[in-house]
Amino acid sequence: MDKKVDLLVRVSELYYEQGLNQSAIADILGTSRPTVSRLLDEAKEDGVVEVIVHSPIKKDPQLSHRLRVNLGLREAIVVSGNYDYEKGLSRCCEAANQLFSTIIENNKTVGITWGSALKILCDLIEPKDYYNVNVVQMVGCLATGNPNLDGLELAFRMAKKLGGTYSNIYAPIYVESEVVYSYLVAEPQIEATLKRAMHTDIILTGIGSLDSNTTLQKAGYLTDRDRIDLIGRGAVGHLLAHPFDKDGNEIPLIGRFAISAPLEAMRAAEWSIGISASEFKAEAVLAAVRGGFINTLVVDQKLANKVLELAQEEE
Amino acid sequence: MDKKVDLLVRVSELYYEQGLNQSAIADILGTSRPTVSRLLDEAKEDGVVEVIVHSPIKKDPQLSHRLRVNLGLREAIVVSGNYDYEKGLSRCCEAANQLFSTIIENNKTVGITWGSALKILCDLIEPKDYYNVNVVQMVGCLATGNPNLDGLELAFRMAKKLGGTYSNIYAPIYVESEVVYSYLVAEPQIEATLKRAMHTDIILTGIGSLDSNTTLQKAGYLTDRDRIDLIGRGAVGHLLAHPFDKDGNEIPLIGRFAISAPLEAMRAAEWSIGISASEFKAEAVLAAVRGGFINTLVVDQKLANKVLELAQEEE
DNA sequence: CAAGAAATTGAAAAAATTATCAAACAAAAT
DNA sequence: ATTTTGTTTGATAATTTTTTCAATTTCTTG
Repeated sequence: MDKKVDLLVRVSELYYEQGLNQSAIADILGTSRPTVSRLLDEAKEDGVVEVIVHSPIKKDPQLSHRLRVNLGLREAIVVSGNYDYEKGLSRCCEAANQLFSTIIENNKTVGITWGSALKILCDLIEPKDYYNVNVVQMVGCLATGNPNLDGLELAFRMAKKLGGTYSNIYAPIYVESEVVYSYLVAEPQIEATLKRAMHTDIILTGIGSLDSNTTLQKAGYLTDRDRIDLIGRGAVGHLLAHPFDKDGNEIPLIGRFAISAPLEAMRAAEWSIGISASEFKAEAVLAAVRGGFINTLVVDQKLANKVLELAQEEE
Repeated sequence: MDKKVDLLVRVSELYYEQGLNQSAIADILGTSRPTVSRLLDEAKEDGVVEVIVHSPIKKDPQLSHRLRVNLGLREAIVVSGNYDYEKGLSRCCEAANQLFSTIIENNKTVGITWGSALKILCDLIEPKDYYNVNVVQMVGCLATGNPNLDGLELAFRMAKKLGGTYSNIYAPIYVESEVVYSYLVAEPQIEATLKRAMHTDIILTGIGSLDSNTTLQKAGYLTDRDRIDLIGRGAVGHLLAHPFDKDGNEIPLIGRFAISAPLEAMRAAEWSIGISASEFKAEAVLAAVRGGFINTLVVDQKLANKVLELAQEEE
């Protein structure tokens, strides 16, 4: 048995360390090329050779792969480790930043929403001077006491970091009057921004759930009653201020008009990246994917497992 | 620049951790297959991915490769580390044992010489029960006070470990009388052994130098005068009790008749493995290779460097 | 701001690797 | 001893990867 390991070591050294090809090794060994290929497979299998990817952020390759394949995503990144909500979200944002840095380039339009994921991500972005990058605020303002979670400020800060321009929506996230709504969306700057939001290349967003802790409610834009009502009508999450059910069908919010791009805008982007952490987001995340709003997920291990579990149950 | 590293990490994770092929990655990235191939190259180059071969004996892949290619060897193994003679030889023997264990199989004839390398190697061999393995003593006996360096005992012990048979030469390494020589080589058992020695599959041997410490002289088979004379006639080393010059031409030893297989026997074996350590062996090693007596070297770093240096000088 | 140099890219071709399959071999059971 | 069963092996085919090369883009430098 030791003979076998010695052989695996020998072949692996020749292949990986000395860089010979399999047919040269076959000649040395006096065997055939396919046999060398099999030996190298075994060496990997048995842990004689190990391939390490040096990344500052450790990911779970199995989960990433399953998530991507099972949900039909363009890409899925699952950060390893068992973190609490805050820490998990931070790690996801680091991974999202890593991903974003490889996608962003000159002449791209970046659509953003709001929330803590976006804030953390925005902080992480390395300043760089791109040409003709436009950051578009896709949802109206969330006038909480904490302006740095707000799309308005985030778009400004992100544009600054990327050396680009920004398109803002100087309006609240929801209005209750249809007249006001009509006026606002016709307002030239807002109209222009919303139009741009329909043609973004990269969208970065958190994924809204409908638990009682949702920022939307805390900020006073949604009452507990509204929330219960939405849940009663099947809603499980929201994006761009639009709630949707588990299949991604929009559930209208009665008596509120959202000053934001329609959900359709999410489908137009080449990259629509959802960043989210912790199990309680699972339903919303799965629905966002089922609706085709999100084609790329950056999540933590817990959430990934929960989402896959839910997806399984659906059958 | 960080963008590039992030991209290399991303591609490497997809390729090595998730096992996607390059064209799947190209689709995700929105680029071409060759670009992915180039990125993976870069990732290796930049140390983003590292391939580790877990071997109990660390080798120097660069030196191994250079030695093999520059000297046209079947295989070359250079053990890493800066050891003194004793320790270096031990490490070489461990590596040689590793190599040997991958080569030896049923129905093979193994030719051995004598010396400390062979003794250490013999101690390391794992007992195993091969079928029809024959261990052939290729050189007569070296009657020093230390019988365990002697081919006679080594052949016996090695055969025992491999579960095979042995063929011995019950005669001294050299005799001074031609009559005695003729009688001995015609002696049935010796004749049979010498005949077998001409058709070995694997030869294991140290490589003899002509420094004043050579065991041959210490054992009294060679006087200092003989040695100086040989050196004067161009000899730089010896194998199977036959001295040779730097190009591998045999230098006859005047007044001595060797009871051993001819140098030609070395060329017949598929594997003729020379085990040697320390710089002072360099000339002898290079000559043994130049003469085509050795097709595989197992040496330490110091010796490898020195041999390569000498080989370079020859041009 | 244009012109040339250098680097980057993808299409096509070449090379290398992996998968498939049937034959040879070995082990086990009759 | 002989058949059966399960491995191992290498030839062939299919796939994947790498190289080559021409075209394009990007970066310098006058």
